[in-house]
Amino acid sequence: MGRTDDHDHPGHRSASPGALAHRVPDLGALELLLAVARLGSLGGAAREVGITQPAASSRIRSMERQLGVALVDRSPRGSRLTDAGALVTDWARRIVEAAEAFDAGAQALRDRRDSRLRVAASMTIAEYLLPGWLLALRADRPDTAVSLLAGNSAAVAERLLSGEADVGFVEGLTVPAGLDSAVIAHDRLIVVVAPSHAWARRRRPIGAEELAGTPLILREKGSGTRQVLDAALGGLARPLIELSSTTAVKAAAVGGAGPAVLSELAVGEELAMRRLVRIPVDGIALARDLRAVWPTGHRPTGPARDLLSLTRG
Amino acid sequence: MGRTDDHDHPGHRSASPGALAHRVPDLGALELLLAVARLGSLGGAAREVGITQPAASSRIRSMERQLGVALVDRSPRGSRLTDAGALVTDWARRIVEAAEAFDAGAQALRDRRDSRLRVAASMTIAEYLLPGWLLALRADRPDTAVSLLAGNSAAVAERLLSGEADVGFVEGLTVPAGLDSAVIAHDRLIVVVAPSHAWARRRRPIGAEELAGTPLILREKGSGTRQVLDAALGGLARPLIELSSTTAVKAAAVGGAGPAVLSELAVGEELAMRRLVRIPVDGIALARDLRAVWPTGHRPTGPARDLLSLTRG
DNA sequence: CTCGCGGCATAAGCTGGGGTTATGGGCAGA
DNA sequence: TCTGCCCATAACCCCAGCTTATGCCGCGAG
Repeated sequence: MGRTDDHDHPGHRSASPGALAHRVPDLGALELLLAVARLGSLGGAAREVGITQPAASSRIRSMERQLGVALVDRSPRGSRLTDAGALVTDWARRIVEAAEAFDAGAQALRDRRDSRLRVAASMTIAEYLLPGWLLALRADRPDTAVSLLAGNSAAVAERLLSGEADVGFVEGLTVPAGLDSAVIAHDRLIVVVAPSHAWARRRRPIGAEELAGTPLILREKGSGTRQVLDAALGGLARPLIELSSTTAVKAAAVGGAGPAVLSELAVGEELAMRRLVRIPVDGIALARDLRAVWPTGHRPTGPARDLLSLTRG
Repeated sequence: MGRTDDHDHPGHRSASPGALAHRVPDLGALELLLAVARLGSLGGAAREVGITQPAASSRIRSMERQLGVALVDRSPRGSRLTDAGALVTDWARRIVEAAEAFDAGAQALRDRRDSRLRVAASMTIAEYLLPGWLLALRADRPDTAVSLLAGNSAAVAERLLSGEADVGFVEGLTVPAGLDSAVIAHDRLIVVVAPSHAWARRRRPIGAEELAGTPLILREKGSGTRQVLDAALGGLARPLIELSSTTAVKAAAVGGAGPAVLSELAVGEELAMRRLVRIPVDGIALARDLRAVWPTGHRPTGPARDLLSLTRG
């Protein structure tokens, strides 16, 4: 209940009810702002994003009104960013970058049929790595249409063997039968804690037994990362809580609930920001290879090879 | 209508003309999608974001049309995400997170006057760290209004000493006179190369002389990171190119132009994705402390103390 | 068996943000 | 002084997205 008067529920909702979209300019406006920053002119930016100068002018102005901050200094000779504008632009860039990754991924998800490069990938890789690769591929070979299918190792193998995919990516301890592979990266599981946790201040690495004896924030049994951890510890991992998404585990760890075990890929940013601290672990192998795979003998060619050369460098 | 000729410019524009906003759903739609994922129901999600059920239904449907992918499986008993939908949702979450950081920052930029906590911070900190802190603070103390002023160390000191700011953050080798400080984090400058670069495969760390002798991608002389590097090398850094923004340096490095020197904060994600590889450096100190500062004797209290406890943990 | 309820879809109508053309005014350099 | 680049304002238009009003479906309770 409690609807029908959803006029504004004054503040019993903790923080931002979810009106995020009303407080953050939309992508078009942010792109425009980046263009203004780069070109130093509203009109020029307008041309670049394909609208007219008055539209750009109005758009920027309404963005300033929305944020309550002057973003650009107009002059008859051009427009430069305010100090605050520069900061806002930097923040905006991160949104736009995330949107570009989204776009690259979504486009691959859509194409399906007539694409020149069909990729099958495991979830972790599809989630964290592929969008970046696709962006890089698009930069090199602008008109390579890519299609993406995400699934577990078995599904990837099946697609490859049935000829429905040109190249696959799996993370796992073993390579499915019938496939050749090349290691393209290493995904380490790492132990992280909030900076407030006692472990953040310890200097010596954690040993395997101590890790096995400590209740941890973990993904649910059966998940890929959990399997690797259990294997490394000999099935001994002791859950403090089990959560069903990487995001939830991250949130719990950041909140200080305890030590968590996560893929390094998932926490790059949190580590850089020191919202999480990595705890070295001694004596057990928490690394798993990320591999490109293809049907035995059918070494990737053409677009697939281009993609691989990006991932390996 | 004004379509003049926006009929579709058949592909002579290299890659993405910039119509990003037309290919990526807007923030409202993405928030709605996250709510659907969390609640398992269109109507429930609608309630959560404060719209009616038909609106949510239509919004999701049009998003599916836009992306060309089915995102949710509807049933008379609720809605669950498709496999593709789960992937899209993960990608969407990153956009929304960036937007939340933007919002937190922008809000602080606006408040100015009547805020209970006035922060002055250097650019690097304001850009990379503060939004995260503000989000955390908002989670803990939902109704603390924060205002932010970004500037160099001198400006931060001035604001503090004139009583216009309650707490400041600076990155630098020295603490401005009249201020007490506490180290809250360490910003390391790191050397990175694209994975394709020869250095990516070397095993031994780089020595100071070799680094000084190699042309590097650098920020322009006078920038904070450049100062630290020059100091560490004794003014010897040899530029391959000088660029005026961290982003440009990153882009050049990712593109393989050569080794770059960057703040660790700026490249967390790129490192995790292996778009850049970190090269260990031997024998020189590229670390600089990030410090919280306040007027001598006026140890932060109230909201300022809350913020500090977040940054130190 | 039949309500009642939660969940989704479709239909019709309204509104406002964002776009367009048209026009005007300032500042610089030829 | 004229010409070019820049920005602002005004008047108009359109569609995306919202709302209210219904209808259909499946399930569990009475």
